[in-house]
Amino acid sequence: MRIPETPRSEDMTTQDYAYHRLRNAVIVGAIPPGTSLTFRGIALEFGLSPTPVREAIRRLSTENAIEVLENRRLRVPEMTAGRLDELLELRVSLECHAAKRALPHLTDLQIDELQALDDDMDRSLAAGDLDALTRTNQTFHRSLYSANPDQAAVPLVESIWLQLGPFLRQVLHRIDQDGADYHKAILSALRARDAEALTRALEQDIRNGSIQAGRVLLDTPPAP
Amino acid sequence: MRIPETPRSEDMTTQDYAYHRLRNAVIVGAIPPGTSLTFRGIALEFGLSPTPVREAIRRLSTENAIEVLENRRLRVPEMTAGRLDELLELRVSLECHAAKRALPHLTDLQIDELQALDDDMDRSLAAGDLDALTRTNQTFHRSLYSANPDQAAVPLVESIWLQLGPFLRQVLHRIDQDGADYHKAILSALRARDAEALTRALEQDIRNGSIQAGRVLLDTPPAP
DNA sequence: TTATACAAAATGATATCACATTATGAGTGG
DNA sequence: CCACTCATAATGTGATATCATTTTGTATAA
Repeated sequence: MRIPETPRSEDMTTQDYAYHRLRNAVIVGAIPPGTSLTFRGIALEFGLSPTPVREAIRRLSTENAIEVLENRRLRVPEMTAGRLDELLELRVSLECHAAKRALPHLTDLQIDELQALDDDMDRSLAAGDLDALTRTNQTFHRSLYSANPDQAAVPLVESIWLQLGPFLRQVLHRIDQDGADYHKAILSALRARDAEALTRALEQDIRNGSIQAGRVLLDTPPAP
Repeated sequence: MRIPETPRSEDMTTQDYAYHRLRNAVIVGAIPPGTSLTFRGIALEFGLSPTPVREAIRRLSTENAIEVLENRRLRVPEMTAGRLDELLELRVSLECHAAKRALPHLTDLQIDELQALDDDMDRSLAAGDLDALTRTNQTFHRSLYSANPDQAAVPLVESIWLQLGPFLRQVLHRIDQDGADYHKAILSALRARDAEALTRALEQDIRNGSIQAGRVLLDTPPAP
C-alpha cells in the first residue's frame, strides 16, 4: 500500500496532516475499497506515532469515509449499485437545496469567481490533470453553497463526496468525452437568478457523473 | 460544569464512553452554548486520561456538535436565528428525502414497530420524561429512514440533530401544549403508502418544532 | 488433505510523560 | 482607573510504554 504524500505547512498539526493525507488518498482512489489497513501500519508508513493517526481515522470514520471493523481492521467501504444510487440521489437532494438557499446571497463578484474556477477546470481538463480537476470541481460546488452565510450543508455534502470519491475519480476520464458542460448552465442560471434553471443544471451535473459511475461500477464487480 | 453520567457497558471502549457521554450532554442541553471547555478539564471530570477524550471530541467536532477554537478552547456553538432556520430547512429537505426513499422498503411489521415507538412517546409525554421522549423521537425517525437498506442519510441527519439538540430540548415542554401529533399523520401516510402525505406530515412535524424553537430563541438572546 | 490447537507476533486501547505554546493574573507604570 | 510586562500555571499535542485481545502461522492430529 502506497499512500500519496501531501504538502504539510509548518503550523499544521500532525493529526491534521494525517487526516488530510488520508482524506486525499480516499478521494483520489489511492486506497481501493476493501483494502485492509491498520492504525499502526499507517502510522509506520507516515512516519508518525499511532496517536494522531487514530484521531485522524476516527474523524474519517465519522464521515463514513473509512469503516472501523470489529476485527481490528480498517477499510474503505465497498461500493454497491444500491449504495451508489443512494449516495447520488442524496447528493442531488442536498446540493440542490444548498444551491437554492445560496442563490439569494450570491453577489456578481462571487459569480465571477465561480466563473474563474470553471475556467480553471477547463484548463485542468485540457492538461489532463485529473487531480486538479477533481479538486477544483469540489471548490466550485463548495464556494457556491458557501455564499449562504449560515450554510450548514457543506460538511454533509463533503461527507458524501468522500464516500463517492474513489468512484467519481475513476469516472472522470470519461466525462470529458461527454462534452456537455453543466457548469456553464449553472453559471447562466446564477447570472439570471433563476432558481428553477439552477437546480435543473445542478441535477444534470450530478446525474451525469451518476450514469458514468454506474457504468464503471458494472464494469468492475467487487473481487470475490 | 456538571456533565450527566451515562451508563457504560463493560465491552464499551473508553473513547466510546466519552463520546456517548458528551453527545448526550449536548443533546439534553447540559452544556450551554458558549461554555468554555478544555480537553483536560473533561478528562479530569470523567476520571479518564486525555487521549480517549480527545478522540471523542474530534468525532463530535467532525459532526459539528462541538467547536474546536484556536485559542485552546472548546465550546458548543451559539445558535442564531439564521443558523436555526438553516438547520431546520436542512432537516426538512434531508428527512423528507430519506422518508420518501424508505417508504417502498417499509414492511407492515416495521410500521407496527414505529407505531409502538409512538405509543412509547405518548407514555413518556404523560409521565413528563422529556429525556425519554427525545430519545424515542429520534429512534422513531431513525428507524423510519433505516428501512431503506442502502440508506446513507441517517448519519447526516444525526449531525443536524446534534446541532439542534440543545434548542429542540428546551422547546419540548411547549410542544405537548400544541396537541397536534404529526407522528399519527406520518403513520397513516405510511400505512397508505402515500409519499405525498408522508412528506407533508413529516414537514409539519419538523416545522412545528421549528416555530417553537424560534420563539425560544427570541426569548433568550445570547448572553452579552 | 483437512481440521484443530497452540505459541508467537501484531494490534488496539489508554495511561503517562515531555515539550512547546498559550493563557492567566499579579505587579508595575502611566 | 487603565495599559503593559512578565513569570507562572495550564493546555494541546504527540511519542512512548504497557496490557489485554486478536490474529497469524505452524505443528499436530484425524
